[in-house]
Amino acid sequence: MPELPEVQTAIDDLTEAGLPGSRIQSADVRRPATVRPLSPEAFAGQVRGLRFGPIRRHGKFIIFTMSHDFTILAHLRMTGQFELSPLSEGTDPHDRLVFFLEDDRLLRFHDTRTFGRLICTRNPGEVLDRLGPDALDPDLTASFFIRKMRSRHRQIKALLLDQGFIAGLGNIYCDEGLFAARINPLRRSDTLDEDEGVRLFEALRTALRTGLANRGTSLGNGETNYISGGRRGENLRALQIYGRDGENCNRCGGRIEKIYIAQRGTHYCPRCQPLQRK
DNA sequence: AATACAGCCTGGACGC
DNA sequence: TGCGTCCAGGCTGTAT
Repeated sequence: MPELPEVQTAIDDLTEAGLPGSRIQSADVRRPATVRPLSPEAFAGQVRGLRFGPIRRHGKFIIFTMSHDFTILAHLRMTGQFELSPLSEGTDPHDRLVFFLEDDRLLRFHDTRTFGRLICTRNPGEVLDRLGPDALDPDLTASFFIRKMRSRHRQIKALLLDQGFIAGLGNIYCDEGLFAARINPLRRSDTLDEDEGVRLFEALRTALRTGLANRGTSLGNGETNYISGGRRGENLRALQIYGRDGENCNRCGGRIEKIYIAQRGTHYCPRCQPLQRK
């Protein structure tokens, strides 16, 4: 599932493949829900003739800077993928939206589970202003993170998943960061001390940077698996805790447990991440 | 304010 | 092999 590292990998791949500079000849919206609340016709009409500029990111949103002051925001949600391919390659039944580019290429939005969304707007702030700072924003500091965290009274895992708090973290990198910082995911955010706050902040950023260096995490082999630029992410082997319930902890040898927090599977080591501080 | 939960989806894993 | 059931989860909307 795409989180910050996977989204950034997708952006890097599209940029490297030379999407910026290409112009949209037409768009074929094959699943109306993908562009809601616009109708497929309205969306296609808005994007026709627009040229792609630089591609940026905030949290898990891909921000396509377009000509004529337009922005296309894309959210991959669970299974969304962009693929840039020659016109001759054709399309796939799971392509929910296909951009026909003037250079005889296709930009295909492939999304098996259909949760992904594209928004074409002149006012991207309407969507992006609801997000907290990006988790890898160079201006984001540990002290800001800790202050904000302590001002809330929530289970720390639930708070980290809240995109209005910090944008970009999802289930995998949250669990990895909490494990590396040795913090129990059920801890209330206002009970973490300064040292724990710094540890968590650094651990989360390290988990994200490692994921990015490995081109993201691909979990399985199937249709719903994360792929970018035709390649799997290699971060699975770096995971210490996510998906390893029932296995032995690499740090202490204890059994890794799985619980549910905020309706998400949460993996942790009870010995390394005790709820009560020693 | 925080929490819970349904809903959106469908491939894949699993049990029988 | 095939069928049924459950699970995965980012995010929104609604209820408590």
